[in-house]
Amino acid sequence: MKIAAFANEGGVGVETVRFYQRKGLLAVPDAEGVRRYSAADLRRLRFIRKAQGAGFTLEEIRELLALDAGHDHARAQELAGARLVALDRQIAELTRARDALHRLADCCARQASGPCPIIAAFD
Amino acid sequence: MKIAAFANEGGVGVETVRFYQRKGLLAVPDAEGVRRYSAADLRRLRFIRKAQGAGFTLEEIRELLALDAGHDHARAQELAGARLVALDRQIAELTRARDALHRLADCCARQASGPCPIIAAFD
DNA sequence: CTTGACTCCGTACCATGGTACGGAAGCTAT
DNA sequence: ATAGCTTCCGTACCATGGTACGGAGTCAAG
Repeated sequence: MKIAAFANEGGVGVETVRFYQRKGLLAVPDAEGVRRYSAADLRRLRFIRKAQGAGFTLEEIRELLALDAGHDHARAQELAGARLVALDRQIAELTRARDALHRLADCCARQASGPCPIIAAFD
Repeated sequence: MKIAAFANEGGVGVETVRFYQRKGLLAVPDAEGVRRYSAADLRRLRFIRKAQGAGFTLEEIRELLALDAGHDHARAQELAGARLVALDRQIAELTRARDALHRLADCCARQASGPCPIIAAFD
């Protein structure tokens, strides 16, 4: 698997793969000439995307990946726990935001005319 | 209320207030010399922070604020609806991420030693 | 054995959302 | 009226997470 296919399977662009390599998130396969990427590389790339979805920064993901190879369970739990707390808070906040947007949509749907109190909908 | 108190009440820094002014999110109170900020300004500033929490970009917030003064309910509903869909998707994704992190924390808590399959915890 | 597609590599550039700096001018208390 | 804190204003800088570009090398098919 060369870089184009690899990037495509991972749902990113070629430049992004190189970017992750520069940042130390992905290893550069050692080979002279054109590099080949393995299924393990792909799992790693997909993990990066999922961890990003969980709100980890690339820096934190770099640490998680290093931890994955090692045995530092305490540190892994620490990172996971911190993110878990942040995630719960974020989910709660987004849920509140969704409610506010519902109020906004409702108010706009009911009133055919007149000003729309968008700011008030967020109180 | 001068800018320092204003920023403080809004939970941002003075520089951030100026930044929002440059971006057209906050009006620059017209006065010679030192500007004063009103309660309405403060509601606006707080709205900006809440809307940011809802995932709107500053550009979108600028539009929402413009809409608040006007009567374009269709556009307001459109923006709210789009964000609502994105929000629901995001909440679902974060919830999945939380589950993955729970698995990770569990696995690390149970096994006192050995490698920690962090990548697998996200599958 | 050349053409064309892909790769490698370094470097530059981009958007977003700020944060910092430095000089001039304004207020306020002593 | 002068020291000392804010404010004003422009401009520069920052981190994050990419994206683009140009030139040289690699490789497979015709």
